[in-house]
Amino acid sequence: MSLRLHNTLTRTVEPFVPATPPRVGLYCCGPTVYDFGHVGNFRTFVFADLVRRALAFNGLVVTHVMNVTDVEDKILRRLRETGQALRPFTATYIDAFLSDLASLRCLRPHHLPRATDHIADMVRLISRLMERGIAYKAPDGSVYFNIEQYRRSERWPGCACRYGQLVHIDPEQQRASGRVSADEYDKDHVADFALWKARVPEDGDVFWESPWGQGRPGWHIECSAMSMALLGDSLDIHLGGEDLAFPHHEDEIAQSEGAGGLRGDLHGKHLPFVRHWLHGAHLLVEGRKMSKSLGNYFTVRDLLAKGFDGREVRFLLLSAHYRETFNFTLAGLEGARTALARLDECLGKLRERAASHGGPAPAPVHGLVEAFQEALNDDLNVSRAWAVVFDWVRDQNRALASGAMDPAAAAAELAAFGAVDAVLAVAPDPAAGASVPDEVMARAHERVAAKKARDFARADALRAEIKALGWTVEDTPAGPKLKRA
RNA sequence: GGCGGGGUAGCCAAGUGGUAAGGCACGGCUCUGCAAAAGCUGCAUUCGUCGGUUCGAUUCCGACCCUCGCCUCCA
Repeated sequence: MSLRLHNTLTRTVEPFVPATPPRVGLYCCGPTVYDFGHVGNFRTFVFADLVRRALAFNGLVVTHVMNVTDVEDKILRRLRETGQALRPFTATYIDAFLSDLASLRCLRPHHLPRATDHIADMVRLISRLMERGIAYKAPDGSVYFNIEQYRRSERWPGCACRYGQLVHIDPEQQRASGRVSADEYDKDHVADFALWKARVPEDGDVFWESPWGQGRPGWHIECSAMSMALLGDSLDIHLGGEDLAFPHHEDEIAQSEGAGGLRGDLHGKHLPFVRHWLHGAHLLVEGRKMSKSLGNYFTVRDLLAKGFDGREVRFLLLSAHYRETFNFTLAGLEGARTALARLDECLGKLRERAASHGGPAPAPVHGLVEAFQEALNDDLNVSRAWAVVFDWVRDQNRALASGAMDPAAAAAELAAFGAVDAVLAVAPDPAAGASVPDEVMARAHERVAAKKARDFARADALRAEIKALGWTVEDTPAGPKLKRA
């Protein structure tokens, strides 16, 4: 079965076919770097990583782009509060973000463009919109996108000129939200959004020159400019959190298709800005919407500080389908630990059994890989994929226990798991637990001797000492095994 | 008010017009000097409520209840 993915544009699960196979351009809305990312943010980034790995698993060659928003209201506010300069401030959080991403075993995107490195691209895009008469400079000096004009525009290649493609919105039906009052703005219509924000005193020295005066780019224009600069005018896949569908992504479509072929390479085809939109659902933490006041607000580093491993967090985040709200809990994280330990145990036994296999690397066994792929390709049904993996674990354990597993078979099963783990990325780190401290090892040896002498009191005392050193002993038929507690 | 998700065992969570995956927790067993760990194994006559369609519905349709999200810069 080939890969099928839900498309927000059509609201159906449809086959995913790149414009120019096997190459795939994947764009993902990245972080705004003013703070450490929380588990909710990282659910989306792990989801993006899953999409990327699933594409690669299906033989596609992915170019993964994730933007970094490093100029924005909240950032400017933090600069004012802390007196720091933009670059050093954002660099801190970009580093933290990359480190968190790595701890969750997410592959690093091939490109991580920063907004402040692409101001020229944004200015060019806005100029194009001005030329086409679908953007205007307001009395406050800012430039806005004119949604009414856009909807009335002549169609040009690649432009549906339709506002409300992702969320079915009838502009006439919208009531003014309490958050925004129309008369605070100089724009013609409340729905019009800023492309370029005129410099105001609070911005300090954060501003750029533009044909419309000093200022900074609006948020939406960032993704349009950077995605097209790196991936061309029509992207295969664009993804982000569900909250971004409107207005952020809707505005991106309007700007990008409105600018229509910024670089003139639409190949004469009427390609949309994005062919496949993917949106990940949010998560709840301990059954509630995450909030600092409820005490259920966790950054990735908070979880690591509680002693959880990045792969445990990854496992939990990947345990539910991406379009479902997921309830992330600490108990779930404990469960993830137990489940992974069982997987680790099975893999460890397979490795032991495979160790004496000397021949050429065996081909992966197909049962696991094919069943896994079928689940994965069904709109990334990870829950089903895990069921496949754990069924496999039980089967391996049975075969191992009954002695029906020969070294070549074990090696082949391990190869199969390796293929699957190229997507899941939860296999134990081979380096972890490799070196047992001498003091622990010495006590383990002494305990073996004590047991042999049937001095069980001494043996139990040694076990307690080993435990105090942070290790546990397990007696197996092949002798004692040491594990980190 | 508009738009859109959900309600499946103690918890998390798949799924199908034909009689409920998987994980965690829990019980039993094996192993063990005892443990621990591990393994095996058991664990929803039932899928929010009430109607309807059907030989048959958790799955389709309708109504209702509950819950969550978005509605202009929140992943």
